[in-house]
Amino acid sequence: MDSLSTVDNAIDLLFHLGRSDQPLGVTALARALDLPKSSTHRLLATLARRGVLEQDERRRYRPGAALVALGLQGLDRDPIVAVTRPELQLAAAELGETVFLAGMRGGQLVVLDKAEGSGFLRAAPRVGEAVPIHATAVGKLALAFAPEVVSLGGAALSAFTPATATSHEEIDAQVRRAALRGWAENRGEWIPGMSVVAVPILQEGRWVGALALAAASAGVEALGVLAIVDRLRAAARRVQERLQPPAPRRRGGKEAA
Amino acid sequence: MDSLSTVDNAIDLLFHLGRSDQPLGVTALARALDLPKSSTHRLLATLARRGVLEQDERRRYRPGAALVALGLQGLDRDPIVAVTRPELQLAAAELGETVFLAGMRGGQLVVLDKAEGSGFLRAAPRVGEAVPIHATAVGKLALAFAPEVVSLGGAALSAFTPATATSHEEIDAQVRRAALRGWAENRGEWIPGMSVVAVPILQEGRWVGALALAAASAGVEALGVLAIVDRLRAAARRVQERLQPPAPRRRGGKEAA
DNA sequence: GCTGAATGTTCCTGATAATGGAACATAGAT
DNA sequence: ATCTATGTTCCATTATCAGGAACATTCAGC
Repeated sequence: MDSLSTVDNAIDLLFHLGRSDQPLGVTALARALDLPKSSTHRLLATLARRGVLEQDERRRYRPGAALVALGLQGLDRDPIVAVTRPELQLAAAELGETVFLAGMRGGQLVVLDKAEGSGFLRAAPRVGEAVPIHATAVGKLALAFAPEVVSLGGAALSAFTPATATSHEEIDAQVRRAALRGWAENRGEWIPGMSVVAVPILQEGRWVGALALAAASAGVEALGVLAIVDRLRAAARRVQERLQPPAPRRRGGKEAA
Repeated sequence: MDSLSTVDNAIDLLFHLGRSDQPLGVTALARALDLPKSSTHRLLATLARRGVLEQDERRRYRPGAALVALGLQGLDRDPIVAVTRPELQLAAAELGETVFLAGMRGGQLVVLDKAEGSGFLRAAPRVGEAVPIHATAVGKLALAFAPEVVSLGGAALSAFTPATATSHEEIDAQVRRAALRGWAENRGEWIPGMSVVAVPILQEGRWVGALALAAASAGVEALGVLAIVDRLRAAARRVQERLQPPAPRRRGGKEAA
């Protein structure tokens, strides 16, 4: 059960650079991760040689083209993302607001893909970003439809906005309502002024993700919550149909170099 | 100047999984990369523990959420991508065809970002994908405006389609024309039936990338090449304006853990 | 339900390959 | 022009990883 420390350190470096909004130098990274400068330099050089990182003219490091390519290849490999993408784009174009797909990955609820709306004022979630469970529409859906894979984690629930429900009772009630109605909403509970409406995507009765529309609260009112639910449900239904084969059988055929 | 072999192997693994269109098991990967099964397993386990890879129900490995997140964070970090994105989306929405941004990264000409068109038939380049220099509009622009960073690499030029120009003389002529006119086109030279029109993005007179519209050849005719050039130029000009500060100064402020 | 052939996982030892301190080089600032 | 902070290289020391082999698990065929 032991990890390779070298690889672990490399991953730490990538995460750190991913979080930072500016390129960082060897010394800064070494200090941040508490590694010797020479080791850090060697790791960075190895990653840079493969294009995973790049150096700017000041020799500082930032994420490279190869890393971007790997990530996006990974995205397309995800069957639910591949199947959902056209539906996202259609729904976003029709409704004019941002529509996104979320699911559980690595124990976190993350944005898997999105299609942005056309308005000047529009929600722009980050693909790959983790979102809180208790303060989002998709989180409540997850709690309602897949309680076995999500949990609020006992700890205190942060109040992102005045509208955030932070007591377990309150959230329980919302989750029960979501289970009953088959959709959930979030009215400025995470980000002030942003409302979200979400519907589940089920595969053989199991929750595999959620489709959601995110917009300024006024935008959601303008469209009408029920109209949004209807439109998202139509998309979710089509996704579910194309998701039919639950366990993609593998026939013969070896993988060669 | 030596690399860390462990990290190198990890990267190889990621690339291999990124290329494969299906999840792969330990044995298959070990065979493909010619590594012992146990070492491969250790690498995979390390990567999986960090969420860079994920295992499906059959225990096979595929790219994970963390990898996707890292890649997309990287994308947004790229100043030119961040500045160009809204312009891509606007232009794509207005023209109804796919508009993308390309630039040199790691010695290759790659698609940095895109906004897809709305048509049923539309070009869908892969972000992160490398494109050939001699058979694309953006490649010819690169040769015209940044000859110092691109090269055709002496070797024989592959003929992707009957329309591909494979002699250096032919391409030179096209490049000169591109330099003169300030835009380039590609009429089915790479992918049959696909035409592309591209304009350069310059920063202080230096070529930093290209904006291009890609569509079925008929789609390009319908819009009119010159109309496309005009529209792309307008976008490129706005990008250039917002790109002004060439060397983003760094003030004080340390990076904490 | 059992047998057999895959595959995935763990264990362990030797040797390699990574570590990290320190010296050297380079570029920016005062 | 000097100083200081940062990036890069060197090298001995040893911790860490490689890889063979045993073990566990899953699946297919009988």
